[in-house]
Amino acid sequence: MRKKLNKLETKEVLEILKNLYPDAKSELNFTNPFELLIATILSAQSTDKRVNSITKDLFKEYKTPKDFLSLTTEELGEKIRSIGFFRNKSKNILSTCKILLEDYDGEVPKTREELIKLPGVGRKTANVVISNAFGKDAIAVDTHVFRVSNRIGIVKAKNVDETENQLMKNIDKDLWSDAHHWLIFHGRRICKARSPKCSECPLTNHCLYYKNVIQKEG
DNA sequence: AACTCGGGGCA
DNA sequence: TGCCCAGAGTT
Repeated sequence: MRKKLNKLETKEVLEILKNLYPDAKSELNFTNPFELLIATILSAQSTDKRVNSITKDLFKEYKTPKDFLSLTTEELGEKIRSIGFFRNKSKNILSTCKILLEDYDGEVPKTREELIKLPGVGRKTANVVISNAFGKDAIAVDTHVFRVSNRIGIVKAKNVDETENQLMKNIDKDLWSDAHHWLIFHGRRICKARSPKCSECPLTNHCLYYKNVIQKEG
């Protein structure tokens, strides 16, 4: 079995991805922690584009947990219907707003332990909020980051926790946020879950997936 | 670990 | 039509 790439090799791989996606960044560029939290809850199993299509109007009218709590789950649900899972998300968002208002004086908590207890907030969403609003001290691992990191060998992990730990260990902290976005862009554009475009990928020489699956098929 | 929630975009 | 989507919660 091939071992995962070391820190220097990982750095080289990330440099290649950086050049491939020079302007990789999230379209969910909210600086307000509350807006970022809500937008990130909404983004689960959806896309940034869809979330952005509704948050602009939503945040114009509803800016605080208290504002959101003036809505019923049915009313909020109608406003976010187009992104999918709208009943769950509406219910979770209002429950989260209630907790923010009652337990955190309307503010967004800054630790993962607190964030992850909020309804609709899992490890990934908590890390997005931390890494984009609170000190950047986290790498958010979504399905793309997990899949791409393992395929190209910068981690060898069987779950999200291991992926997160190995990435943080092998990547300099000042690159965490950028690396997150490079990996996601690569996952969406080339290193797709099914039918990856390996012929367009500059990392096939590093790639365990290419070595073990694609080449054997060919 | 497997299952459910889901409407909309796109081929 | 069928496939897919920057996850989370429950069992």
